[in-house]
Amino acid sequence: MTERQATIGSTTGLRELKKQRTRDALLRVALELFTTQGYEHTTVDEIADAVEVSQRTFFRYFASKEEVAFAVQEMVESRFVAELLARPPEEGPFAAMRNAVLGAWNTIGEAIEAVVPVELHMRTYRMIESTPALLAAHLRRSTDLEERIAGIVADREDLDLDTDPRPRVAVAAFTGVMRVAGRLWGQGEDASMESIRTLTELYLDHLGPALAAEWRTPARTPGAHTG
Amino acid sequence: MTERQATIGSTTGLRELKKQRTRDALLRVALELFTTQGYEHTTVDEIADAVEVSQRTFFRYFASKEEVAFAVQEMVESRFVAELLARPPEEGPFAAMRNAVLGAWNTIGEAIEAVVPVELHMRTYRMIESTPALLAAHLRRSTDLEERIAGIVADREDLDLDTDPRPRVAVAAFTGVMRVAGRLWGQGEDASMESIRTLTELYLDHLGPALAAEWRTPARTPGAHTG
DNA sequence: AAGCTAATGTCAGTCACTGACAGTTGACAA
DNA sequence: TTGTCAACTGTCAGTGACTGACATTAGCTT
Repeated sequence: MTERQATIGSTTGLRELKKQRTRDALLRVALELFTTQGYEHTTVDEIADAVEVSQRTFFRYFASKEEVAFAVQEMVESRFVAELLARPPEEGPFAAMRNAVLGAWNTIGEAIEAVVPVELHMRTYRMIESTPALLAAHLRRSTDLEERIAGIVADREDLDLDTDPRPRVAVAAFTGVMRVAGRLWGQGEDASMESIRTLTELYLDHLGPALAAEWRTPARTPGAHTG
Repeated sequence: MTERQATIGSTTGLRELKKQRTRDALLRVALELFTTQGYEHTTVDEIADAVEVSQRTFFRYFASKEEVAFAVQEMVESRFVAELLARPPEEGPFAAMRNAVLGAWNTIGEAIEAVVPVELHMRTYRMIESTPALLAAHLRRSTDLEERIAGIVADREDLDLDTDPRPRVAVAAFTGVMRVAGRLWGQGEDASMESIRTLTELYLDHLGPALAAEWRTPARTPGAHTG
């Protein structure tokens, strides 16, 4: 056990390169098959066969058939979380979240394109929303992410998530807007990263003013409004 | 194919009675096993064996293992929808929803108890929230129900669901409150129907004022507030 | 080149779920 | 009562997702 690099993947060996290739191939083929034949009408064997690996190998890369469908989402989300953690503490929670998404969109484009065409990702997005099993998974993942973001926001503002409802409320509003923007992007024609960025910005700007008010002060009693 | 009664189940024959018994037994046993051993550690065979029917028969009563877990929820929800449809049109959307739940809680108690002990239903509720696969299903079901309610509300108020966001917003707020009440009930000690009714009422009364304002008037432009 | 080990393949097995077909049993009429 | 029909149920075989165990292959290291 010699020295290892801590950064994401790749110790630059041939091994890691092949692994990357296999994973990418599985992902691309899976999404392609899902979006053309439908998720339920695509078997894991089909995917594995197309990439010429065993089914067992597929499950070594992805814990489940479901997980492949969300692989790109996962990339985007973790990028967002990283950006959020990096925002300067002076920023209010809403500004931080807003800048984190926009920052994420700036850099994630190439990362996605390196793995799958953005257009394929958009088709995948549509498929997720129209496949009950995947929609369920999507909703669960969303609440998980919300909880994670709420925790980060609470940390930033030094609030207690258990007693102060404001982090969760703000995050819920924020992710709600994000979901609307995402859905609109999926329904639209423009598959570019530009368009999703623009949409996000537009929608978030509608929400901002309502949340800008007094933070870092004790919560009001229930029923009192801050807007 | 002779004359049939259109009402729920039971043509009072021995046949229907046996069917009811089998279904109830499967449901009760399933929930009991789920809540004691955990959902994933319970196989359909176990359930079927305990009731002394074949696995195939289980699947004739319930489309999936998942469906059993939500059988009681299903009862409550359809009861709520029925009550909502029966509310007089003079009531505003919020009042109608509120009265529908409270009305539903008044009558659903016995219906539940006739099938499973309320206490078992409460344990089931907790289990659903703590089992990822079931939580996902729960969220999806919730959004389905929300959509259904939004449609009813839009109808009542003669609004277009596609262009007017208010029905969905109101329903989202309403179901959000309901979810909080439900979760609290699940976490609490008191497994009675009384307590869920009281909780519901308490929480809804906090929300009411904010939604009481001018309905049946054209929607404002985005950004304008009504509170 | 030899040895270590990560990556992969193979195989057997579990579990959810389904279609097909056969046996059983209430319901209803003669 | 008895016979017939239709509804229930059981059995069986098969598919597909997923897992553990073990053998095999192929980079990496010295």
